[in-house]
Amino acid sequence: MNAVIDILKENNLSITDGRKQILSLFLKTDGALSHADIEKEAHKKLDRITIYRTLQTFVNKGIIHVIPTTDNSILYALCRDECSEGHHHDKHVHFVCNECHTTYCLEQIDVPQVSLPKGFSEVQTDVVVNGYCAKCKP
Amino acid sequence: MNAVIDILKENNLSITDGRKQILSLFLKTDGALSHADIEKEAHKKLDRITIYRTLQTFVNKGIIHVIPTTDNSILYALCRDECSEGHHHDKHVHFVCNECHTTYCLEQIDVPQVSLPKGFSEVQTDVVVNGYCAKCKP
DNA sequence: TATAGTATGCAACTAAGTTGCAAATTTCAT
DNA sequence: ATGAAATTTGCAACTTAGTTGCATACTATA
Repeated sequence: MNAVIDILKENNLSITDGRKQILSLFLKTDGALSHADIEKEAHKKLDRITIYRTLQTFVNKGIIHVIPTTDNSILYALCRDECSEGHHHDKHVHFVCNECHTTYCLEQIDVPQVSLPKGFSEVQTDVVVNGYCAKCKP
Repeated sequence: MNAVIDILKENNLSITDGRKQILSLFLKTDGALSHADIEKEAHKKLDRITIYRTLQTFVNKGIIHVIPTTDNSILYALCRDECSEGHHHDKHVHFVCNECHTTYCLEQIDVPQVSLPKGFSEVQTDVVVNGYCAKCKP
């Protein structure tokens, strides 16, 4: 729980109940979380608007990042060290299971360099793999 | 325009005005299209519900595919040859410009193989690169 | 501990997407 | 070419997601 407070302090955020709850949810969750997940799992009920704003704040500060998905949902996951306010220079690999829909952040896997056409410059590369996770292997 | 009709026929879809309009939009557009783009650009006005259903049909048939994005938008782009009904085995590279927000399908660029943890199997890999396109190079 | 600055929660609103159903269009067999 | 069957469309009404303004409550700091 101290980790939560440390992270908030490092980012010049005031320590509020909602932020503590949401951030600790991320810390104890391996995969990614949607807005709906957070709304469900936050035990001291949080207003959904507070959740929207808190997630937005965390994204701006580089504490969490948004994962692109092919369905309409927005998923959030903790950023690792290299993220800083306003910019995400990580190269993330995310795995979404087609069966159980759990999303895994595979931070340990290298994202291969993509060579772009002339004149194009890269800021961030996201890799989203769809398939079946170990639990749902068909 | 014959290409449009051929594609519809190949996929056992009846030839309707809306489908022709939407499909020819995709054929003459290099990048990806959102639902809103289509609603704007379809000259003979189409009901937004028809657009939803047509896009859904095209995705099911493997004519177009969904591109994952980090903002909340859903983007669609034409599929290349290997797509078939219900399954997309392509490995797509998509480039989204942070400035003009145009989305390019970089079909000519190879998607590197991602090695997954034990027990995980891959069905589709999407690569989304954010950055600046040739026109907006900073 | 008082106060200035933030964050929260409510209400009301906008936007996005879905479903059921009747009318219109397309297909296909004659 | 024509009529019946099947499919698609458009409307209405609904659900869900996300945003904004503002008064209240909370947090940080002197």
